[in-house]
Amino acid sequence: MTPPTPLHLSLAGQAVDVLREQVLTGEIPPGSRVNEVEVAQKLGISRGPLREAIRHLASEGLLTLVPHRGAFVPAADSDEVKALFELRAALECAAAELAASRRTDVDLVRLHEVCAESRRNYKAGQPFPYRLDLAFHQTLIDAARSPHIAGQVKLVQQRVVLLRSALEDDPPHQHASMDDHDELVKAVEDGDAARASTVMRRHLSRVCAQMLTSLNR
Amino acid sequence: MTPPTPLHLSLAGQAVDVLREQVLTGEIPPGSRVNEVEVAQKLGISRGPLREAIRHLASEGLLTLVPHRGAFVPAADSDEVKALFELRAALECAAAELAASRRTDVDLVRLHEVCAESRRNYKAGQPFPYRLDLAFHQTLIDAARSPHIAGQVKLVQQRVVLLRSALEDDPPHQHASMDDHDELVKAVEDGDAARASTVMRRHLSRVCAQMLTSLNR
DNA sequence: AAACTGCCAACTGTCGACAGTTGACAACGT
DNA sequence: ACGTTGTCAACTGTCGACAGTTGGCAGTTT
Repeated sequence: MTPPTPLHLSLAGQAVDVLREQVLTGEIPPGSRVNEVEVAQKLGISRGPLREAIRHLASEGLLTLVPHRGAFVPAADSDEVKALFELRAALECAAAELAASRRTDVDLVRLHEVCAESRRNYKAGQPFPYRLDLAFHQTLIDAARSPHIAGQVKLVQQRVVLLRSALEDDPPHQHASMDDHDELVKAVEDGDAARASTVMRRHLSRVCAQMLTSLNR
Repeated sequence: MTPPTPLHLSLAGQAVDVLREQVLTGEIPPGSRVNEVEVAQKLGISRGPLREAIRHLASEGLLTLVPHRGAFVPAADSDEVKALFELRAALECAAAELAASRRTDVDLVRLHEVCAESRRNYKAGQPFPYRLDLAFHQTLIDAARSPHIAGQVKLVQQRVVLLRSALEDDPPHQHASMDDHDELVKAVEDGDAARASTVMRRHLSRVCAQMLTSLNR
């Protein structure tokens, strides 16, 4: 009962999902190499579809290709983090502006809900899960209703997750982030595009700084 | 004298260059389909490398993949243009801001040179070649010294070129564009990030509007 | 002992062939 | 005449095998 199974998703597509997961969770650690024959056997597919999956992930920035040498998981680097956050700021500030002028009531409900859940979680003594941070930004970006910007932001956030994979969080930073989120929602609710952009920029530069200090240790 | 030639660029890499050129110049017209066996034979390579090239161009947005149906050159669409320019504005406004604070004297010389060449060309009765417009934006982006933003901008501009491929230019719009460019250079020269961003936004919304009117005809 | 040279295994790049799916055309039934 | 169903060619998805390149290791030389 294992037909070539192109029934709903190609083997290459499945391989992309599995590999992405393994790279983002650190199961394949940064700096390590991806052996085509080895991984292909482990996934039970041939090298063709796997190569396509590898190239696809490389185009997303989750793998780095070296001719005749293979694919590597890019390692965290200080300059890389800065450059990445410049791109992220450009995209998310624009998204925040658009969200402020296009958000619907449903968007606001969703944003408030995510913030509320974060607070509940925090007061319960739990650490602020990165999952909720991601959910907040995703919700905000969807409220901007700009498919191309949304797509790019998701790719960048993925790369941030990759760099984050071996980083710990400290509570004060988490608290500051939640405050930023609340302030962002307020600006979006008021339709204040300029303020939304400003707050987002401050928020991201704070997060970036935290990642940098957490990296040099 | 035709070894597999991985000497300097893989077959897939060469195929990417050739295909990109053919798509951007309209040699492969929008809406048309890319037949793998046909193109592979025409390029004298097998389907493997060609598939990689196709997937790569698809990741750049120059081709659209449909499962079990093949790759298509995306056709120009009004909503697509708007969404694309929202992304472009987000990126290039940020780049303009960064350029205003990071530009070197060499950057300024280059920018002035491109503007001057545009003026000369225009006064000589020649139409404002899109080549010079692209050169200006590229120069400005390089002055921002943000590799990730630069990379994304180049991809977006490529897609704009694709949509532009079947569009004509009108002189008044060309004149306005050159004025915008001059104003941008001035703002960057003064290190006025806010103004650079504002001018860029106005410039891009003008170009976008021109493309939209030129499209509905 | 250190450096250089030649060989070798491992892996990527490429190819040709097979299997499965899709859209279209033709034949059939209503 | 129109809609339905069965068949078929064309094309994509996938596989296994071969060729070329790379980095490392052993052997040799100074």
